[in-house]
Amino acid sequence: MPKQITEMLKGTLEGIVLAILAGRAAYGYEITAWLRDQGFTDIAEGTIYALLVRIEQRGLVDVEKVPSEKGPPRKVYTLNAAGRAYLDDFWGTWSFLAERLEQLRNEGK
Amino acid sequence: MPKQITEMLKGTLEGIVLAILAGRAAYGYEITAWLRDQGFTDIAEGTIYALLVRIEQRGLVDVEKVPSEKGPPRKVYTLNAAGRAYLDDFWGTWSFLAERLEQLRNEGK
DNA sequence: ACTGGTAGATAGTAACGCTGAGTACCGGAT
DNA sequence: ATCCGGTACTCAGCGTTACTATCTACCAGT
Repeated sequence: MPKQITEMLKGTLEGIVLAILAGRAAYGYEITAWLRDQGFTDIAEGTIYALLVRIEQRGLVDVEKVPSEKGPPRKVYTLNAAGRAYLDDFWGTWSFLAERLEQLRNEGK
Repeated sequence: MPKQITEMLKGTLEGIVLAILAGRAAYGYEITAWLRDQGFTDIAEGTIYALLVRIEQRGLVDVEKVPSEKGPPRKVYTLNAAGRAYLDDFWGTWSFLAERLEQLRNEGK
């Protein structure tokens, strides 16, 4: 039985990462660690890096390479104007979905 | 730009349909119409029928063919015990995700 | 020299929703 | 009688996304 969270993350994981970047600039490894901390234990590192590449190519974030003291250089991502607009859309879509779901759950008692 | 809702529905649409069936037995065409009524205007008919085939093959629902007065016979789906258990899991996963998202949204103010 | 933590990249796979087309049944309008 | 629209379901092919697994690279401590 495949984990339900895997499919549920499709589309929302992107919003989650953008929401994180809305609060502060961050790099991949850091984001992965933070997500694990929050209970998203199954999220693979590769998933985050691939996602970051995608949102960069869509022009939702700006990137800066910053040397690290303990390892290869970090790619620090910052949400730009297009990213903020996209995040607003995301919250709108999410609200719509969450409201319908909550309604369904209450109907089912 | 592909609609965000399309990706976000992955995983959740299944839960939505199971939640509908938890309230009452229903058939595909009826479910599609209900979803459109609720604002899910972009959900294709084919998507629902494919989803119903999947949950039937996983043994989450029981099926009965019922003749219709105005068209081909309906396939009426009923949630069974396995389906109810799976739906419980779904709500658990959904709650986890919704809580994290709500927290992120509040942090972003 | 080796291990472990830090940091990122990538090829291949599976799941899911969408598109677009098709089949079939029925009633009313032309 | 014929056509059209509403009902009801099916199917092949596609694009997007997350997962798996593996790889490279840098540095500190043992």
